[in-house]
Amino acid sequence: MATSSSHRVSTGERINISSQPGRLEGELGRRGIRLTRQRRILLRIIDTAPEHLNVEVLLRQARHFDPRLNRVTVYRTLDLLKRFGLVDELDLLHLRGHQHYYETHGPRDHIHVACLGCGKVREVESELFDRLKRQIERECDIEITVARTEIGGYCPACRRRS
Amino acid sequence: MATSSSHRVSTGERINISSQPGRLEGELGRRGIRLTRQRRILLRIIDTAPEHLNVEVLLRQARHFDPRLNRVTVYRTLDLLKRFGLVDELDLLHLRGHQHYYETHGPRDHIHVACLGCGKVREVESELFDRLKRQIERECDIEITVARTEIGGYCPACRRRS
DNA sequence: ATAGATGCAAATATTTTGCCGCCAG
DNA sequence: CTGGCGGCAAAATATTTGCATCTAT
Repeated sequence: MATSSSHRVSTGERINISSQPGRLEGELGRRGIRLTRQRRILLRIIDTAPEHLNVEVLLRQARHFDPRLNRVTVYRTLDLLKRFGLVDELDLLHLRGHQHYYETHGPRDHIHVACLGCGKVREVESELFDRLKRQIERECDIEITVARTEIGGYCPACRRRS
Repeated sequence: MATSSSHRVSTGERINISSQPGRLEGELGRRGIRLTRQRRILLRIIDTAPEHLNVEVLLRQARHFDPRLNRVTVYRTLDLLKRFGLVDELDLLHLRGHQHYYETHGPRDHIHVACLGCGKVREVESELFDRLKRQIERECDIEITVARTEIGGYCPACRRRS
């Protein structure tokens, strides 16, 4: 929470400023989860990823450190992190096929705004979004654990192109 | 609804109030899209679906009317409808596997609120959500064509259970 | 008549499972 | 030491593509 200036003015690629390398490792250690060599590699990559990761990219980068690291391990580790609410799973409106993307769950939820033309994804925080969630919690009498908003449209450049 | 409830543990009791049978057919006709026998069948099912449809269920129901209707045709028709913004694609937070669900795109966007315990899905409209979208459009200078919010949590009954 | 759809089979893509040997704690 | 974990292969799911044939307009 301390280091998250979380001021993402990103026009495209994700700027991961909200987490320090080691955060996820700490979170899992604190919960008594076994920290294997493979997990440490994956956690570090996720912690410091400059953009949204999919399984393919995560695996490729992990193999840079351990060529034998298996795809299944990637899936299992992501499951683990999801179960603990430490990563969020997105599909970014299926901009590219039906893969999923993952990002560390920061201190504050944000909205993903994607251009359907060029694929650029912006992350936006909004007081209105926080209020919306509180409204839902009240009205639906639900204890929210995950909230995901993905918005698609066309940016000025892509509008001109079409 | 005898057969379709077997696999569907409860994807939510959706009340389809927003569309009449024939709406989608009209929309496509107006756009000069060829209306084949297969498409008419699929459109009618989607138009009147009382719950969120996935490809499996849609295919099964369509085969009641035409046993030879192919799964590929289902995918292609859904693609068509997506391209024209006539259906929305959801994954309902992967409550059950990684399939996608589809619903007609009504006059007003709504939020999907799902209980991660029992799988019930509620649809909620919100003035706040509309304002949020307008804010995003303004701030990000984007022309929104699709907006999706999926919220997960635990309902009172499931909270007590855990 | 003909552009565009469908059916079928096969290819891709994505995720999960079973089993056995291995390693973090 | 040992129970959980990772690797490997294969299965299960989910989606897309190529092509010959058919049909809505």
